[in-house]
Amino acid sequence: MDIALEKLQQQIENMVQLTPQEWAAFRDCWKLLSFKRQEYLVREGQTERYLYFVVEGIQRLYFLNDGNEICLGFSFDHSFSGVYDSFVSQTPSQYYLQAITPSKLLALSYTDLEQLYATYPIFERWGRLFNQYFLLGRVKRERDMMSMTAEERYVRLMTESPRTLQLIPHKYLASYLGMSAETFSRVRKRLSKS
Amino acid sequence: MDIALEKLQQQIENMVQLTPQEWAAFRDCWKLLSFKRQEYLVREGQTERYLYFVVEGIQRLYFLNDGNEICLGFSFDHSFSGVYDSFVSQTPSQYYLQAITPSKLLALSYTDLEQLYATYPIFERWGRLFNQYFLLGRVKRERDMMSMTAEERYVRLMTESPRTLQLIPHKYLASYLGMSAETFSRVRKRLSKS
DNA sequence: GTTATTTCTTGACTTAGGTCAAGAGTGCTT
DNA sequence: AAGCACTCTTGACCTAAGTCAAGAAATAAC
Repeated sequence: MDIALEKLQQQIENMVQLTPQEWAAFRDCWKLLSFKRQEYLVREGQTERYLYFVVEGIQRLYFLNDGNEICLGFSFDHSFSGVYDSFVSQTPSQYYLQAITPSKLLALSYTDLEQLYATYPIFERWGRLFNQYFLLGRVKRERDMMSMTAEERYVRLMTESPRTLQLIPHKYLASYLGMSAETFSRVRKRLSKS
Repeated sequence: MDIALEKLQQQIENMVQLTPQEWAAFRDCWKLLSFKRQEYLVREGQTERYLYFVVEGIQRLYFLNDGNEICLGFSFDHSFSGVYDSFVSQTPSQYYLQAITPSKLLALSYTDLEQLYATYPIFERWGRLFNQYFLLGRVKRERDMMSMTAEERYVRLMTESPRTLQLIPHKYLASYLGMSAETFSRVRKRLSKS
């Protein structure tokens, strides 16, 4: 967990320069939570209370559409996690956030973050840049989903994030890439032959 | 244009409370730009210099994919506009922003906005909330695009934003909704009969 | 107001990807 | 280590939506 805190500090200071006091205040807001395999961090209808930073384990974000699960993303390692739209708007989540493997995550509550914003202006800047970073990712994904075929999206994932391909069960990846599990399997077969 | 400035002020103060001095500093950064029909505000490869607030006219944001134009959004009236990802990251745009009709827009340059951020902390908060607002819109759209059929997306646009349906040429709307112009036409026909 | 250009519609045909169903691996569990 | 439950693969078939092409309707330009 000390390593995780270091990684967290790196990520923050990548965006803003904190004084030791500011960092201490920030660090002290995070608490460690543990989840079992298959356990839910947030269910549909619940309001997300935390922003997470993954210490260990893998999580997936998905929603239900006519009984089908559609994945929107995955988190692991030293990345942020959470149902972020529910978190920032403090409205009920339309998504499920589930631990795929046993997980430990650092968690920052909404009220603590509001407190940081109110106390140290530097965190407003961090929040702006964090939202911006998040936004750029979504814009990129939107473009990919609107312009690429299923096979092209698979190839992109394979080249840009081979780690995800390796860590995440295929049935989840398929829906993340906007295709059925069968199509996912066929795409892989087609590519392995050529 | 005075009305536009009032609308701009309303939008800002919807998110943060400004002192008269802060508002004056903010207001003075915006300049009025005019564009003819079909004129480009930004082309692919250019870096977006401004965040815009539409005074009048209609604009569309699109990109080219194998020679096909795919629309990502439209702006009109008193909404914000711009190639926002290029603007915030100050990297070359992958998108075109074009005036569909003759347009007048208030424009805030990147350097002026940076100056505001540096001078008045309140604008960091505004920037955070602005990015957040933007992000929530993209997350919603991503969900819609991944879970709805072409017809369902059309119905959603019709009910949530009839104004867009009325103002924007169908061929642009079709690509915005992720379908061909022909499918768009057929969906409308099908719905008009039932 | 009359051309000239776009935009929109419609029909015929194609295709990427989905669905259903049945087997083959894989790996938890006791 | 045997059994059970997932996950992945494969085949057969289906369907939503795309493409191509040709008119009709609407706008823009002169």
